[in-house]
Amino acid sequence: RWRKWQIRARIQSSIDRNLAQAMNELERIGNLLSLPKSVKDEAALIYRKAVEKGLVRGRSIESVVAAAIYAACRRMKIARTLDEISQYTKANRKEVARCYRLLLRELDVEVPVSDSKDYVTRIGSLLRLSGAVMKTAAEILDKAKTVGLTAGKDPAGLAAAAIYIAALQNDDRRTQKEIAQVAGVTEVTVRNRYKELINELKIQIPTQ
Amino acid sequence: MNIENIVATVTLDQNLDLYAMERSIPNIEYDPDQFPGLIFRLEQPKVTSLIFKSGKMVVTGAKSTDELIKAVKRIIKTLRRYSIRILGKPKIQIQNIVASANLHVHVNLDKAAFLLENNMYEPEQFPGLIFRMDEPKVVLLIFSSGKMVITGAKREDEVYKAVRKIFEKLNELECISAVEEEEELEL
DNA sequence: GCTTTAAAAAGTAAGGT
DNA sequence: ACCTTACTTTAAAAAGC
Repeated sequence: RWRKWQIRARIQSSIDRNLAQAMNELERIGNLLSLPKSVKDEAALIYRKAVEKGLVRGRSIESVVAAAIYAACRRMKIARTLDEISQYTKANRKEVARCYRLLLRELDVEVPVSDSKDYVTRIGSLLRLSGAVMKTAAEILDKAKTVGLTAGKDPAGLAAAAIYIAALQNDDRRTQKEIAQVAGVTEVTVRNRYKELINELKIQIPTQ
Repeated sequence: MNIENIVATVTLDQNLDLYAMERSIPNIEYDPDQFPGLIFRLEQPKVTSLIFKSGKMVVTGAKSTDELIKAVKRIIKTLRRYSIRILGKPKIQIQNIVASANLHVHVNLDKAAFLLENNMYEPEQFPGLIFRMDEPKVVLLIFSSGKMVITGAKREDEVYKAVRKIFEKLNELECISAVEEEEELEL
C-alpha cells in the first residue's frame, strides 16, 4: 500500500544519506592511510552490509567506517594497526575496536587471524629495507610460529623483532628505536621479542 | 580449577536511606552523581558491596559460596551495629562466577581459531582466544599456556562442565600438545 | 550505551630508579 | 635493565542518566 511504500522509501533514503556520508569518510581516511583502491572498495562493501543490518544505529558513522577499513585491511593482508586507523577519527582505538568486534560477530565477513608477515611488508617499505632482509625476517617468523613462539603475541612486535634480526644478518643495521616507531610498539617490546627469538631459535647474531 | 570471584545480588525487602548510612557508617563511599549505589568494603571475608536505596545489593569478590554467605551475614550485622533497621532475611542469588583453570598443555591458538566456532582471536588486542560456549552458556578466555578464564557461569558445576568440554574439544581438534612442566608450588 | 564493583589470564605500556 | 602500576579482554547485577 501507499503507506508501506512511503515507509520503505524513507528508510531507503536514510540508508542512502548514511552511505553517502560514510563514503566521504571512507575516502578521506583511506587516502590519509594511502590505502589502495581495492581496500577502500572492500571496506565500502563491508560498511554497506553493516548499514543494511542496522549496525550503525547508536554508533558514529566514523567509527564504523574505521572498523570496516580495519577489517578490509586484514582481509586484503595490508597491515595497519587500529591505532593508525583511529588516529584520523574522533573515536578512540577502544571504540573502533568495539565496532570491529561487532562487525565480526554480526556480519558474515571472514577475517583471517592476523599474520606477522604482513607487518614485515609494511615495516619494510616504511624503512626501505631490501627484499633480502624482508625474506629473512619472514623465514624467522615462520620458524617461530612452528615452534609455537608467536601465540598471543602482538604480530607487529614479532615482525619488528624479526626485522631487527634480519637486518643485522644482512649487514643493514637498524636501531630498535626506528623499527619500534614505524611498527607502532615500544622498544621494550621489540627487545623482549628479539631476546626470545634469538634464544629459542638459537639464532647467531653477527658480532657487535 | 579455582573460583576467583563470585558476583551475587542480595535482596532485602525494604528501602534504605543511603544518606543516613553514609553519615553513620565509617569507610563508606557514596557519590550519587557518580553512581547510585553506596560502596561498602568488608575486610573479612574481603568482599565489596554496592548497596542501593531499593534495598538491593551487589556483592563481589567472594571466592566460594560459603564465603559469600558469611560475607552477607556480616554486612547485615555491621549495618545493624550502626543502627540501620534490617528486617527479614536476605535473598541471595549468584549472578556470575569467574574461575581460572589450567589444562597443563600447550594450546595452538591459531589452529583453534580456525577450527572452533564462535571464537575470536585477535592477538593485537588481547593474547587470549575468546570462545563463547553454548552449553553451558559461558565464555572462556583460552591462552596458549593452557591456562584459561571461565566466566558467565551461575553454578559451579557449569564451570567444571565447561572446562571438561573445552579440553575434549581442543583434544579432538588436535589443538593440544603436551608441555613438560616444572611442577608448581602449592600454597 | 554509560557509570561502579571484583577477579583471573598474558601481553603491552609507562614511569621511576 | 629492572620494578611497579596500570591498562587491554570476558561475564553479571544493581539504579539512573
